[in-house]
Amino acid sequence: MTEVPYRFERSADAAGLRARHGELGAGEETDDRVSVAGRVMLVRPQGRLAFATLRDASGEVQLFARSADTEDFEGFAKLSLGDWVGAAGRVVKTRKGELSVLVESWTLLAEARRSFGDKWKGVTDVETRFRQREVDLWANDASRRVLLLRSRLVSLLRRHLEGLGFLEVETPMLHPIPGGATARPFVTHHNALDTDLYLRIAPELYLKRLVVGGFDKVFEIGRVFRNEGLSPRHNPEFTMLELYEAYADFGDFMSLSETLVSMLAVELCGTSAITYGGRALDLTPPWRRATMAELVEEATGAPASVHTPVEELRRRLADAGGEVRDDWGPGKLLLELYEKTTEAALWGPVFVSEFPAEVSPLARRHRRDPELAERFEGIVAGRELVNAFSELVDPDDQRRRFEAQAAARAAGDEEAMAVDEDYLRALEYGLPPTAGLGLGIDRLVMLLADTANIREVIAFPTLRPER
RNA sequence: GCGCCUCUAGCUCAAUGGCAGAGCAACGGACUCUUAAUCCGCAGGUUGGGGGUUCGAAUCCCCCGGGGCGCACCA
Repeated sequence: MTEVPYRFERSADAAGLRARHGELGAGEETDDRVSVAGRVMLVRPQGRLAFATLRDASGEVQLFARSADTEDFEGFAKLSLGDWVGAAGRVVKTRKGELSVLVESWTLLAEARRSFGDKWKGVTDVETRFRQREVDLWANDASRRVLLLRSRLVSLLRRHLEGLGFLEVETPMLHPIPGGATARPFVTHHNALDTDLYLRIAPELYLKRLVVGGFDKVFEIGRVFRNEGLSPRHNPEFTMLELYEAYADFGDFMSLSETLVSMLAVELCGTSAITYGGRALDLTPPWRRATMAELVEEATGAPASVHTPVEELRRRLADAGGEVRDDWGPGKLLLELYEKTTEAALWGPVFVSEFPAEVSPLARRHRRDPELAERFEGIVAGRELVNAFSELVDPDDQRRRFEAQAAARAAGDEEAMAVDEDYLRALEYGLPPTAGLGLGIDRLVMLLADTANIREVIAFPTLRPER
């Protein structure tokens, strides 16, 4: 291993140099001495001259070496693609007009022992791209831009929510009872306590306990884990934003979510009228609001609701090619019918509201119809992006809902919830009227980065281990 | 979990039953304004792994493994 320095003092980066000296004329030289560092992307040795393209986190700048001016010119001309170097010299523009650092001294900062692939075609093998993200990021500018956009998005979200008076909090990832969503959990074991714990499938219940505790506007951005299949839209660990606001209801959160998403689109894409997958998508508020019943009627041509006779719902679901189970009530049947006939065709943005209470065990019953919940999903680009509701605050009703879930669980539904006594006790201390919202950060990034695969927006997506 | 497709040099790809190849990278050399520099030279392989059919297999068949897409499940 070649000995390399422990530190290197930089005075400029590529973007800074372009900002400062971009206007130089071809062949013009300055007395501005800078030191830069980065990875060598291309080398063009030419006798007693040599040019190298240096990339740092901010962009690219050319290194220009001359045997007359450059220390160890021969070594410089032999740099390999991928080597990291630090270089110092004056800023000039070559006769051909390329902004360059005319290298006086340089030092190898890391040797690239492995070559990074074809300098023109890069690395396109999907497996390499995701197993060796460091190679992908080096080779593919688009990959770097997507992760950059993700970082900026999360930062903007935090700033915006803090501006609205929300408090960022952290709640446990290890849960004694998986709750807050219906999904199969990952199980782990704590040795000292000799007890199984579950990686959280949602932070929801803990966040509402913080509201009970008096934090009236809270949010958490964090990883949740669901032990389910992988797909272009599903990774076993993904990032959720959940936020809760006391004294607000689900209508307030429709406004909040459309404002939030369109703000992010404007900040990150320059417009709220974006395209996704080649298809136009106008995120400008207000988004369409429609009930599940209305949308199912639109899609199927016949009215359907939680009050439609169960036999008719069963028949229509079966006709649509859906599975029908005997223990499903009208709410579950309507939801299945909606998912089978309606959801896939929605492009959005649209808020689908008035979910059946039967399939919304943590949502408050609708003020006009107790069979419905004050719950909506925000469908954007054909996918569920947001799920929100007026929170169920009544501990007795919550206990009954948990018990119905536990019964479904006992009947074999592995995703149904269990009775969470800690949460019920918290509700007994009093949860004020509260609105809650969950938003999939990965999907939001996919939307604004216009990527079709969730793996593009996760630095290290879950892969089967190599053997 | 099931179905279809796919895996050849470090990277990007050829070779469809008959001698495993090219470009780039790497390595050696020439070149004082290059931009995927150019030019000359050299080297690089258990064709994902194992088995089978065949005179002969990267190519056909079977098993295993990785990956992609679809379905199922879900956000």
